[in-house]
Parts: sequence; structure tokens; C-alpha cells
Amino acid sequence: MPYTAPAEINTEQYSQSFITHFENRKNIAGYSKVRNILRYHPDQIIAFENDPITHLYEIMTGTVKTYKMLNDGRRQITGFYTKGDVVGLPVDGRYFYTIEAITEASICCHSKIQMKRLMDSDPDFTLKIIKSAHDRLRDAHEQMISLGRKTPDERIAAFLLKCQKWATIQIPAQNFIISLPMSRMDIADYTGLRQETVCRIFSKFKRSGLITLLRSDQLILNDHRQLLKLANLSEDNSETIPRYH
Amino acid sequence: MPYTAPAEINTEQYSQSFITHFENRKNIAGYSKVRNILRYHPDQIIAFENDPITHLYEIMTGTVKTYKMLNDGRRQITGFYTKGDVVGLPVDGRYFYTIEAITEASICCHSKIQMKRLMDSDPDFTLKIIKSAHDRLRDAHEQMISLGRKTPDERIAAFLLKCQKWATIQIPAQNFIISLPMSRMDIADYTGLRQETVCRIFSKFKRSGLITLLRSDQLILNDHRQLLKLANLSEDNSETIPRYH
DNA sequence: CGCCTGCTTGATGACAATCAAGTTTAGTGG
DNA sequence: CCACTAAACTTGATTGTCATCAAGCAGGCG
Repeated sequence: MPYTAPAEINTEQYSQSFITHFENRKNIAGYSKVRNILRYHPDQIIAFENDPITHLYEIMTGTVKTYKMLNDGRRQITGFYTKGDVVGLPVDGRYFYTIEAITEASICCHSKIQMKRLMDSDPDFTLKIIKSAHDRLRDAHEQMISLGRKTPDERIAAFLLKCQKWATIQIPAQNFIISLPMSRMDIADYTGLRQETVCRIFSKFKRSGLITLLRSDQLILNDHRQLLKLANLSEDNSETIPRYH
Repeated sequence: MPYTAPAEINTEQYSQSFITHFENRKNIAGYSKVRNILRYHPDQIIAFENDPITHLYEIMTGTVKTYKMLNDGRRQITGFYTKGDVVGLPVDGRYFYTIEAITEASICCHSKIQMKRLMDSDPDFTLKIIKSAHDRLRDAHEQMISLGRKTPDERIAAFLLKCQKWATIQIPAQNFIISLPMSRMDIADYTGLRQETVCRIFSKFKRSGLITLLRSDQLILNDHRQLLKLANLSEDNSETIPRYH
């Protein structure tokens, strides 16, 4: 896959950034220097595994994935990220994952150096950075029990509920139609299954009325309660579940 | 399992703490107030999943594990920790894992409040906190590709190399004998296998000469090169591999 | 010594991976 | 607008592998 440099776009059209998002105010020392929004195309790579860490990335729009690969091509997707998610930490070291855009995505790239400087002057900001690390770590642990101990059905159920969560973030309120921006292969590489198995479970859930498949990338969750029960989620997702009508 | 409060022990006999460990100096404002070393017995629980976060824990001696459980008893061990490892972050929220001692362990408990206060006054200290979060996150991602995409043989190989790393930290230099403080069941719950499968792979590795089993909890790695190749580790572990004689 | 717990080995079966064949969808050009 | 192509998705048939069930073994401790 050829690497094409992402286009730098006008930052003025974006009202949000890492700092405003977390701080709910608009001006901080060094703000404009840090801010740097880039637009990425599907399948475009944002950062490579093992490259030195230079930035942390805040997703503004679109969906992004992180993954690790083995030398023989086996791949594990370690996370999907949408609006508001922050990938990376301002530390010296190398990325232990590749970051790749799934859809068109605008991403705010914060330089590590500037982040460090900002941390010195603003304790609240520092806490937000640590909070984002905590979020990533919670996700990772949830995924570990999924991969290590849950059945394929449970993993897919958990995945679907996660998708719903993202949907409610990107398109707040209403709308029960959930879009899956990622391919079946991506879902398989996230859940530790094969794409055929993912398909079969989707079909099974459809037959049992648990979900409705409008298209291969659009579905409706018909029975959240059942899905939640099946997913065996240990984290409390109740606050993000829209009410039934 | 009955919960018994850990014994508070004399802090004077310990020369190291989170701060001195990371900072290489001995006095920081609030230092003595933060410092609080407790001793835990095997199988004693240090913190429960879903309890509010009150402390972060720095392992001084012994081995500790974190795990998540499903309501039907399935368990995933998400990490093992030894001397120098830090578990937890100074954020508001709840532990998303249970922390339990495997061996006798002395643990420095740093109160979240004090940690936050310390972060305000010392940017270097803050960076160390973030670094420890980064380390935990790297481990988690490595474990995700292990659980999701590696074969049982590869997972055990990776696990054994990790054990060696811990051994070289706890007992620096020489000594090729590696002690496994955890049970077969623990290894199974860490690698996403069953204890019978773990046993079989141990036996297979033994038959092939890859390892020597002195006792069920003591072994020697006879062929690091082969083991590394088999483990398919994406992180660079070369610096922690002792030389052959 | 005998019991108990943890570890090891064996036999069998369930289930997801694999291999293979369709089917749908999206994109392209006449 | 439709024909054609390629890629993504879905379904089917078979196999291999790890979980399961079961039995034996070894070490630790009263």
C-alpha cells in the first residue's frame, strides 16, 4: 500500500481540539502552535508500529483503528477510535501499534514536545492526559477478557454494543441504525475470529431476531437487554444505552 | 476466600519507593506522607474490581496479578507484576481489575490524592506516572495479539520469556533457573488456555529440549533463540536476554 | 502414613478454522 | 441505463485442534 502524505487542511473550520474538548475553554498558552489538523483517507496510515513517538492524535471525525502484526501477516486490531478519542501518550519511545484510518478522518495531531510543555503549566490538562491513558487501558483489559475467555457469540455481542456506543457519540441521540465503518475482516481481526465466523454469527443473530441487517454495513440492535446479557460486559454501559420506544 | 487486612510494616527497612525508584533522589515534599508499605500474603486481595480507586501500588518484593472475572467464574489474568512495577493511575474512577498477591509481597501504597498533589509540583514525576501507564498499555497490547492471534505454543513461549525477564529483574544477572510463582491455572487464565493444555505444552517443550523442568515451578530455558522465534514477539526483548555461557 | 491439592497424561468430542463455492455490492465504462 | 468486473460478503462441507471428561501421579503437611 503506497504511503501518501495526508493533506493539511484549514484548521479554522474546526471548533474543537484536544484542549478545548477537555477543558471547555478556548485559549491556553501554546494552543495554536500545538493545533494541527490533518485529513486522512481510508486505509491511510497515520503512524507506523515501531516508529518513534512524535505526536498524539485526537480523532475529530471519522473512524480509526490501531493494530499489531506478526511477521507472517497475522493481525490483531487492538482498538477502534472515534470522535473525542485520544491515541498516544507524550512519552519517549516508539509506537507499539500502527494507526490507520478506516473512513475519511480529520485528526488533530498534537506534538509530543508541546504536550509535555503544556503539562508543566497546567495540572488539569495533565490529569486529562492521564485520564485518556486510563480509558485506553480499561478498553484493553476489557478486550483481553473478551479474547481470552469469551465465546465467539459473546465477543460479537460485545462488539456490537461498542459500535452502538460509538454511534451515539458520533450521531448523538435517536437513530437506531448503526453503521459499521469497518470490514468483516477488521471485525474478525478485532475479535480474534475469522471473517467467515463473524458472518455466521451475524447471520445467527439476524435469524434469532437479535439484530436486523439492513445492509452489510448497517444494522439495528433489536434487543439490547439480551445483547448485554450475552456480551457479559463487566463494565457498566447502562448510561450509554438509549431507551426503548 | 476470607479477606484479612494486610499488616502494616515498618517502612524504615525499605530504602526504595515509587519516588526514589523513579527519581533517584530521596526527598520530595509530601514524601513521607505518601509512603506506606504493606505486606500481603499469597491469595490476599489488594484491591477489588469496581471498587473506587484510592491508591496506586508499587510492587517492592514478590509477585502480584491483576484479573477480571465474568459472573460464571471465567477469569482472565491481565497481568503479572514484580519489583518496580506500578499498578494503577491517580484518576477518579473504579478499578477495572482485581489485584491479588501471588507470593508474599511488600507493596508501597501511594494514595491517589497525594499522587495528584505531587504531580502538581513535579513535572518529572508526572512524566514517570505517564510512562508507567504507557508500559501497562504496551503490555496489554502485546497480550491482545497473543490472545487473539497466536497459537497456544507461541503464547507459552512468550510467557516463558516474560518470566525470564521478571527473574532477571528480581534476581539480577546470572542464574538460569526461572521460578514460576504462579500456578498452572494462573498461567492458563493468563494465556487464554486450560491448565491441561498448558501442561501438555510444557511437556512438549521439555521433550523437544527447549526447556528443562526441574520442578513444576522451576525451569531452565535451554534455547532462547528458538523460544524467541517461536514466541513471535513484536517488542524488542533483546536487551533483557542474558548471554549464553 | 495417608490425605489433599496441584500437576500430568490419556481418550473423546465440540466447535471454530479451513477450504471452497456462491452471492451481493460497488465501481467502471460503453 | 445496463453490462461487466472485482471485491466483499455469505453459506456450505470438512478437518484439526483444543476443551472437556477422566484417571493417575507427585509433592507437601498434619
